Amino acid sequence: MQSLNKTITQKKANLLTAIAHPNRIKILEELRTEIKCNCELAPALGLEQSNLSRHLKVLTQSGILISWKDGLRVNYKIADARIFKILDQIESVALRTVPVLESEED
Amino acid sequence: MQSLNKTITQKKANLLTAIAHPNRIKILEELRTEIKCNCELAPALGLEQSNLSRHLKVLTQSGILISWKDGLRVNYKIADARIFKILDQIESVALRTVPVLESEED
DNA sequence: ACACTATATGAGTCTTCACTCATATAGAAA
DNA sequence: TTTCTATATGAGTGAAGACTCATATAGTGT
Repeated sequence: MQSLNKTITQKKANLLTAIAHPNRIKILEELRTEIKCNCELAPALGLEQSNLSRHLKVLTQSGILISWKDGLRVNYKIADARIFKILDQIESVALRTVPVLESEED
Repeated sequence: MQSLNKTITQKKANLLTAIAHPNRIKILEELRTEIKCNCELAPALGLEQSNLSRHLKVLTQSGILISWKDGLRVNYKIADARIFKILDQIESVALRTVPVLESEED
């Protein structure tokens, strides 16, 4: 039960870690309504190709995205739309939460 | 609009980063129904005092926890209960998402 | 004042992450 | 087969994160 809880906690942390990067959040927003490939995402997000490729790998390996080849391209889509409930929830919290000011931090 | 979007995306990433650690998720679960201090959380989570103190600092500085002194102790409580909607959502995704197998990763 | 308890933090180590450049691979099209 | 396009990845760098030990700080009680 402790080890089970540990496992699910670790899974939650892994999923959150996969989402917790500005570029990856932007990728998910780009894919909210459309299927896109690396070559469409790169210019849309202003990311270097290899960097984008690695971010997409993080999201795919964590199970958040699904990818498949289409000729030269690799397309990506959202595996589970509930990921957007999380993003929308976090946004509503982000808009209201008042973090401690820099000057009070240390 | 781009810079505004950038800011909110960064805020979302910062919040997610603050939550995205097993020990911090456990801390939040400990505080789901009760106010607790460092000295109560340390044994409950089996964390070294200084380590726990730093995790609590991350959560407090991101605005997820609120802390106040009570004699020698420092108490912590959840700033915004909506954080649990996020944790519960992520759990439901974590329970169903099938990540890519290790052997397929590389 | 002195000892005791709770918390915070400096310093050091080790690991992981984000990014870039260069190169490899794979498929398309000529 | 040669060339072009799209993607992946090795290698290197610099930054950030998690953790620990030792010590500092702050409040309690004697």
